[in-house]
Amino acid sequence: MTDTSAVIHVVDDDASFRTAISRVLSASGFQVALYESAQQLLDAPPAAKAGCILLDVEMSGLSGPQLQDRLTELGNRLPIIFLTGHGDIPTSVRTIKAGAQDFLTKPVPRLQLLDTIKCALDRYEKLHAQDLRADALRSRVARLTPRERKVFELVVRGRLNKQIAHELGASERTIKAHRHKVMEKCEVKSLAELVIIAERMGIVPTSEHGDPAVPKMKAGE
Amino acid sequence: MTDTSAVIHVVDDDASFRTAISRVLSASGFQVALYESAQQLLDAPPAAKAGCILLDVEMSGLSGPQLQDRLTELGNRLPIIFLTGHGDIPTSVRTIKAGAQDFLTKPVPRLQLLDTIKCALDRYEKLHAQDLRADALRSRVARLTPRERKVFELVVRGRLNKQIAHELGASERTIKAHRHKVMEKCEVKSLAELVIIAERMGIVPTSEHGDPAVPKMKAGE
DNA sequence: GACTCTGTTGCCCCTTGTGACAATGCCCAG
DNA sequence: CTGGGCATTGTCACAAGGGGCAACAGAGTC
Repeated sequence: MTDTSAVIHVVDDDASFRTAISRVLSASGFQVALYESAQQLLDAPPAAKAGCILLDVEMSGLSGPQLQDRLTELGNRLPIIFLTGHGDIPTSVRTIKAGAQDFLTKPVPRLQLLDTIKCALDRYEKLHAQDLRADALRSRVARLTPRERKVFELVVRGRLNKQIAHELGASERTIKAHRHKVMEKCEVKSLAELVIIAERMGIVPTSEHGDPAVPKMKAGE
Repeated sequence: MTDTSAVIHVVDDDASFRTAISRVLSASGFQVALYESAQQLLDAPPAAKAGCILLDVEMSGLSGPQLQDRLTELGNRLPIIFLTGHGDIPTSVRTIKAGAQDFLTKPVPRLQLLDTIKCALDRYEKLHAQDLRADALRSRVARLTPRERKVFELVVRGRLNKQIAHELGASERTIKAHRHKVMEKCEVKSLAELVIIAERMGIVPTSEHGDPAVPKMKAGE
């Protein structure tokens, strides 16, 4: 079930190609946005809607890979699919390494294109869901005052109120007050949940001293 | 500074190529292991030493990409660099997506090859260091008895001893005992550190109920 | 100047977690 | 059969966290 609200952004300087692909994509229920140059896409607000980008490699002005780099810098979240008539291996490798969804060569079979787009949209969904969760965390932590934030950081590193009080030059009671606000603003009821937030936001340092009491590892291991 | 203890595993069915590349790599201070087929590498114990794998794409028997898949299944940690005389874009895309370090075409400039190898070795180092940290965590948690493990899981989810006692049908005192052993075996002094271990090992569930109090996000965000 | 937000702090009390000392019962391996 | 590991539980004393009530000070705002 393809998401019919998804927008496929097609960047290609070949007008006839744009027309053709637009027809194919529309017929499959996608919304299509056409751009005849990289700059045109950069100028347009790439709306925060589900979708993906079909990018031609060779274009006058910014090339496809260059546009990809620029978009990455700008924090683009839409998966990029390259479509090229005269691609070479080094370029495909570079773009894929840079996070492109795929690198297809023209003429691309209709089904292959649609399949790839489907994968890209799935990927977008995953990324987007992840972004939403990340934003939810960030927005909570962002509410903390500087002082609370400091307490937050020390708390999730296992410091006792007493130690924090000493490190920040305040009384233990004060730390308790801050700590309470931290728990409240972060919407958690237990220290465990607070630590999880901190860990997922990358706030917790990998090691406390030289000897890593809690070494870092990638998720899912 | 290239790690002279690194072993470059070269898999290629062209004897003259093996000889040539072996010479180049040796001259650069690398140890070289030659294989004339994918099977030969699979049969040999790919020692747990630093290094990387140079893989030809077209080979009789298992092809390069097939060997890559097989190695991945076997938990290979050595970065794979493809070297091919007649590579195509789809293959390069597939292998890179499957995690290959790079995909080079013969004849490959000597410097480019050495550069790529250097990157691969760097990557190996990072992966390896990560593995070591992950193993350290795993070995600690592995020491827990089934009961302790259960308590561990509940503790890092923010449950109170009282609640855990109820959930496991034991007295609070018992939970305290288990909890103590958990902290001891995991070598941590605070709940925070324990939670960090759990989180880095992927033990903590993303959400407690339907409403994710602590949504998941990728590291580094 | 009054009000709000932030940061402080004290006192008090209750709940929780920690740790030491001690003991019982079960099951498995030597 | 016996020692060791594992699960259990108790009591006691103490440390640490949680939260209500109250209050004060400085900064910035309306």
